[in-house]
Amino acid sequence: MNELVSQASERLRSQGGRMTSQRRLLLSILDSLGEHPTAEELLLIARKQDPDLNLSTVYRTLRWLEAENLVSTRLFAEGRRQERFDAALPSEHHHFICTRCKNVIEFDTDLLDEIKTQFQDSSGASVDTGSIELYGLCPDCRQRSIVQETGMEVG
Amino acid sequence: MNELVSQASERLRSQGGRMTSQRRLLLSILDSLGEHPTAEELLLIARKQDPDLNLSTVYRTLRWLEAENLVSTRLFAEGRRQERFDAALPSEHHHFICTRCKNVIEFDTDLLDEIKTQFQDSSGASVDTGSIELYGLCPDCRQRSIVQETGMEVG
DNA sequence: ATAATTATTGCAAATGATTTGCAATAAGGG
DNA sequence: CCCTTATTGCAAATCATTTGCAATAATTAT
Repeated sequence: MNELVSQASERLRSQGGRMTSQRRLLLSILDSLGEHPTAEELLLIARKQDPDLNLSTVYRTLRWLEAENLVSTRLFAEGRRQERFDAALPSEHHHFICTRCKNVIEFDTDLLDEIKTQFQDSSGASVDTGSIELYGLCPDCRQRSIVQETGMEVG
Repeated sequence: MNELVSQASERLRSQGGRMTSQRRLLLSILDSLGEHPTAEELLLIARKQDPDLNLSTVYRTLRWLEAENLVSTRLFAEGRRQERFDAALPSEHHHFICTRCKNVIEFDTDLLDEIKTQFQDSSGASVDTGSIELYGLCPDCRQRSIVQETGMEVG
């Protein structure tokens, strides 16, 4: 049994909730998927195993996970207003979004802490969390765009 | 005539567009407003001067400004999926969002450049833009929450 | 095990934010 | 001042997500 499923089971038990087959399926997909699916994408994947699964169930499960802090929700500026769900556990991590192919690369930095401190000190606010989004061309798209524009390979 | 209005007029001229009273009104509000209004909020403000102004016009104007890079669009994670429009010109700036009162404070940092470089070097991607969002309690709400929980004033 | 209790599901209809088609209106050039 | 056509207002459409409700299925007590 994977991390998310057992975490969730525990919480469900403690609050009189029930571990259903739908939840187990969604959780195991979320846990193993190295991506940030939308609710719809998650549904499509899950339906390969449970064709009757409903989109409302997907949303309800994701919202519950969100409330339990087991997934976080992001609205990358993709022109779309669709939410993406990130099952990565508490560790703070950030996202690079390729403006060409929309792929997301996660990254880490310890500089955010400095930024938090900087802002706290200058403003008097208290900062809990923060996130960074970078936009640009991923290595592949960058390569392609250089080849296209110059006919040359990247070194 | 303010900055945004003249910038926009120029662009309109060069592309055969027309400067209408509706656009002029919206632009002047956006230019002077030190906030990040939603389309609806902007409409409400604008209707004080032009009660017949329509929400579609507001959206169409904002989308055009967005395409011209004269405003940027943000989806702060407020539980709401409503867009907020930021007329601040190109200079990169970031946002702190108070999780209690939802107020937004803008801030600046030169550390983002380091983060960009860090990521570019380690990934091979090329980064154009980036934005940071911090969440926490603004000075006022922080003060109130401390008073409420301890009965004590903040030093 | 079995039945009773009630959390959860699937479906359909509702909601909230934004977009679009279209006929009427109004900028701006001639 | 007229003409062309970009832009507007309105209503209806769309997209993403949420909600009400009767049917179903996990758990709990029997």
